[in-house]
Amino acid sequence: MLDIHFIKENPDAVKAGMRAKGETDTTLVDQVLQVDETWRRLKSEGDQLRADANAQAKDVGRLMGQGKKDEAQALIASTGVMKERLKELEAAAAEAEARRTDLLLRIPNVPHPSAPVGATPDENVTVRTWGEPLPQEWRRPHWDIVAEYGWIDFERGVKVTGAGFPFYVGFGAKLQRRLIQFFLDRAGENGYVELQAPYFVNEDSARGTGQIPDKEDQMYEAPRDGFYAIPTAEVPVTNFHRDEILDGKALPIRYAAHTPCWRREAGSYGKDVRGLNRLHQFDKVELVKLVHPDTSYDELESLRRDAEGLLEALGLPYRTLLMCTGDMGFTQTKKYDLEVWAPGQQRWLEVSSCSNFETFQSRRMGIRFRGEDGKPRLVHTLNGSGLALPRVMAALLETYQQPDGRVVLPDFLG
RNA sequence: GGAGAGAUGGCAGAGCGGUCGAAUGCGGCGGUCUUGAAAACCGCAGGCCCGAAAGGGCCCGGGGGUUCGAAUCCCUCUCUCUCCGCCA
Repeated sequence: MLDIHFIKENPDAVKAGMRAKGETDTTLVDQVLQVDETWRRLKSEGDQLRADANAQAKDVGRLMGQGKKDEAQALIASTGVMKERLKELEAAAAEAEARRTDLLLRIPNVPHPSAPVGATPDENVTVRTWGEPLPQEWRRPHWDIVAEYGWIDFERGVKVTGAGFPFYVGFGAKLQRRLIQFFLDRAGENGYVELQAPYFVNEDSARGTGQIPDKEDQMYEAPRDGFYAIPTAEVPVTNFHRDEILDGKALPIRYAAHTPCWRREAGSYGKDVRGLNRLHQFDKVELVKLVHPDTSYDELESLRRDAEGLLEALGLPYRTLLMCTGDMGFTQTKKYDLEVWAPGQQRWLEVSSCSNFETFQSRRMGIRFRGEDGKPRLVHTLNGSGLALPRVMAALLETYQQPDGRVVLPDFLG
């Protein structure tokens, strides 16, 4: 969520940001400013009244102490009247504040100036390509390969749980494990602290990273316990420092975590759900950073480089897209997508998404650091996949298959 | 799952319903002393909100209540700890 003061001082910039993200109705901004005005008025009136009532209550105590019962009695009566009025004011202020928060949560983050303005994915900018996308020729899609060797069992996954919950079998399971290990080791070398995180989070955490309100339909939940199954490690890991004031000298803080991710993928049907392309449960190594505001855009570049380095080490051709404003999502100011080439399908698969949120998440979560002047300031948060496993595995199998049908992987993957 | 105890500032730990945002210790920061450091001594220090400022309001796990007045009393929720049971 944005800072109300920022909105107040830059309403046009906020509206422009909303339009750039494809939000045609910018009246939210006007509404929130209006409600804020109301809240402010009620709040200061209430504070004043409360100050008076507090002063009178103290006088009562003093008078009682001095044995002046009559004077105390008179004050008690008058304070009672004030409290009635105060109750009304407080109720009105609380309502205004709730409405303000509700509106605030529905205003998207403002894109960074370096993000290209655009409405559709066609307007994303390719900022980097690596390797030569292989032609189709004899290459088969990964679902044929894994079926032939029995490395992934989709059918039994359907029986045991449902569509999108595959079993990885034998070498398939081993390969995934080795990739996870490789990703985590590389993250460690790049300065990320490895974290093992809970796979369920509570409502506060889901709200902190912006899954609710709005995207709760994406998550599986355990209502009996008030938990959500994590759709990405971003949620528990970023919330790790929720409601904390960090030592400024500790920044930047970098974490890497491997977790399964669960996504309901409600409403997404079609041909890109074949094989490993889109699952309800998949594994991912996530990179998360909490950084000083001055460095967050440099940190975004290095985050991107860290993710790109993994694909290069695997020898998988990829391209990096700088997302245009219309395609980057509600919470980001700037976002890169890494897409790996899957030659058996002749298409690009998104395997990482690296974003800067500036203070959009940290404001909700109350993650601050003590600045040079000793005052708490909000950190900037970033995250990116490093990387999502199934699609990497798909690209890997399709890329390293041989004309004779065998798959010959780089040595370090065994 | 059953029984009991508890939740106060970075940590530990006080706090008869009235001047308590809160003692004290440790830790932290600044200084004196020292060649430097330690020790000792002196001093400074919570967070949030409104406000240009002055100033004001709120916060003693969350929420609600009693009262002129609540960290202190009541209700409720959550969490933690101890014991028992169960268990990877």
